[in-house]
Amino acid sequence: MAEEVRSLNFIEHIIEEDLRNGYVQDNLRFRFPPEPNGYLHIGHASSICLNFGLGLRYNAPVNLRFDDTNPAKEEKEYVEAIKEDVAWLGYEWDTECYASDYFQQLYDWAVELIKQGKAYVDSQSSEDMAAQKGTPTEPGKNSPFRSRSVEENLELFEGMKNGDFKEGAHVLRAKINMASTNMLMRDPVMYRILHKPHHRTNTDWCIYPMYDWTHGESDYIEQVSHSLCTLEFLPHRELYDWFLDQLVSKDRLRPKQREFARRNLSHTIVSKRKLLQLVESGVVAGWDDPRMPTISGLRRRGYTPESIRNFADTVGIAKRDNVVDVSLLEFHVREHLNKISPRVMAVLDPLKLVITNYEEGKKEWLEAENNPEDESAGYRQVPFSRELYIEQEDFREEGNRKFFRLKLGGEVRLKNGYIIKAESCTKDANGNVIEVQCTYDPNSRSGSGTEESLRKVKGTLHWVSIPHAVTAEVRLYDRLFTDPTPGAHKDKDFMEFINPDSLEKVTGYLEPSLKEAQIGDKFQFQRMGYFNVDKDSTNEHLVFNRTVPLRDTWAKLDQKE
RNA sequence: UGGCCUAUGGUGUAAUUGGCAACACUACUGAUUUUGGUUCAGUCAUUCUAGGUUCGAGUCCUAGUAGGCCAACCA
Repeated sequence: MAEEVRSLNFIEHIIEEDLRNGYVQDNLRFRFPPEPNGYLHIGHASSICLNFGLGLRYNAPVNLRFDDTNPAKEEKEYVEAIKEDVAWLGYEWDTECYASDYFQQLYDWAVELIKQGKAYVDSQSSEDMAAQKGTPTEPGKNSPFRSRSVEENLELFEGMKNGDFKEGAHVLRAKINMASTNMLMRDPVMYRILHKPHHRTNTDWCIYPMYDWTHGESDYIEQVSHSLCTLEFLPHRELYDWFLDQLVSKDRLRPKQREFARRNLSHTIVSKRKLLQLVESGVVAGWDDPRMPTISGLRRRGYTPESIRNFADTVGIAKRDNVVDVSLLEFHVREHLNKISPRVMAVLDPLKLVITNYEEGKKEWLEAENNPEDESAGYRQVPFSRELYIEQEDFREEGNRKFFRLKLGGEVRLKNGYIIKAESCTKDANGNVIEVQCTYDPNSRSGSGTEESLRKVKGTLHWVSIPHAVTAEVRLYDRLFTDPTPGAHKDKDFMEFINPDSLEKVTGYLEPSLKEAQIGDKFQFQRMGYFNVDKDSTNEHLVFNRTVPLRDTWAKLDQKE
């Protein structure tokens, strides 16, 4: 198959240009740098696919680096979850790195900066420092401690390191320019005192480096060539470069930071704070609730790594604000699941159907194709009997020409089985149909080769034999938010847009082949959608999640009428 | 009232760097179909506005407009 010609995104253009200008391809190296303070979500997936995709494209190593400089918010649990998610997406990192591994080196470099007069210890309160910082339209003022002697700075900084001071007493600041139009250049804090144990270095340190003093230097230590981050870090680039200017040696590679726009998905939110709020308020059952946009939630929902990677690829990367419609994600999961999912029959809203001319107590096994998209998937046997369940919405006493399903006096084929004709129906006191009586054509069995079996009827219904049916809890999910951009309203809280019907639990009646289904197994319930076995499932109590419904052109048509 | 970034169908990206605005999704037609699924064929654009340079502008220039980011001892 011919390689599809794919156009380059702007990051790839930058790399190609570097290569044309003499950059050695072997020196290319990337990294994915999550802070281990929460679970990865679909937005991270884009970044993961970008960095690891570049690694694959240029045959370059990609590090997984934990940006663990804030022990107040970070935990080992998140490190493990992140590793699991990246691996599940199908990527292999070259080296597992931690910013905390560089604490000593960072400290030594900071001492060097102090000696060069480029950093100083400030002993003001954070409020005073904030007041002196100025605003985007007004320049800041120099700190009274800005001209401390090198000796005093050295002594104080060492004291900070040794734990001689309490939190907030001092910080180390870079001496740059309090009048810069870039607020980040107004003597940014490099270190703060934090008497908190770190999940890796424990109590070895009581000063911790800030993001800006850590990130570029970590890139430099790891010799990352292109450090890619989201657009809100663009103003940090000037500082990233300033720090690098102070310590890069000529014989080593100098990393460059480039920024891309984060991907936003419609009908969801990805802010860690808001995600946490959903979990803590009990709106969802946890970080891996199948309605969550987390990688673990999508995995549990039944999404495949392939579908998420294809989604990220299709969306691409650029520099403008965006909201990708969730229907594109759904397209990709359907596209993949369509190829790999075995077809089965399951009735989720049962209506009893009795075939009056079918012998009572008789049972026969019908042959059913497992996947029309994949011949190698083979066939299975499905039991058929006199009493079946069909879907409630597949029967109407009367229906117009466009209603291809079962109506009184009308014919329909039972998938893999016989052509039946609805003769009558029984109703309860409220007028609801509770049973349909029909007759079948014994010569019309699917695959029997008879003239009757080849007869065309407009509709085909899925069904399940009542005496053989296996019951299961089936969880039907809908989008969590009713608004396309729940987090983007200035006057309204995103919690106001919670969809009250995002989860519906029903009892499903499944063909007996599903009895042995294992956690994670994926199926297409024919005419209904794609489902997988949830981790709550047991042998006694099967639980299925609906990953995504099938496209339903009839529902749209029917709604219009 | 500062600095920086961005603007291409309903959505997301492309456009060999100045040469026929392309791809995918969505929506809508129609064909095929023992899943109203899949598959196949088709339809849907004054490239934010106004000027300018040029044989030729989505791309370059000027001026607007709109949106975003920046004042944490978070990342």
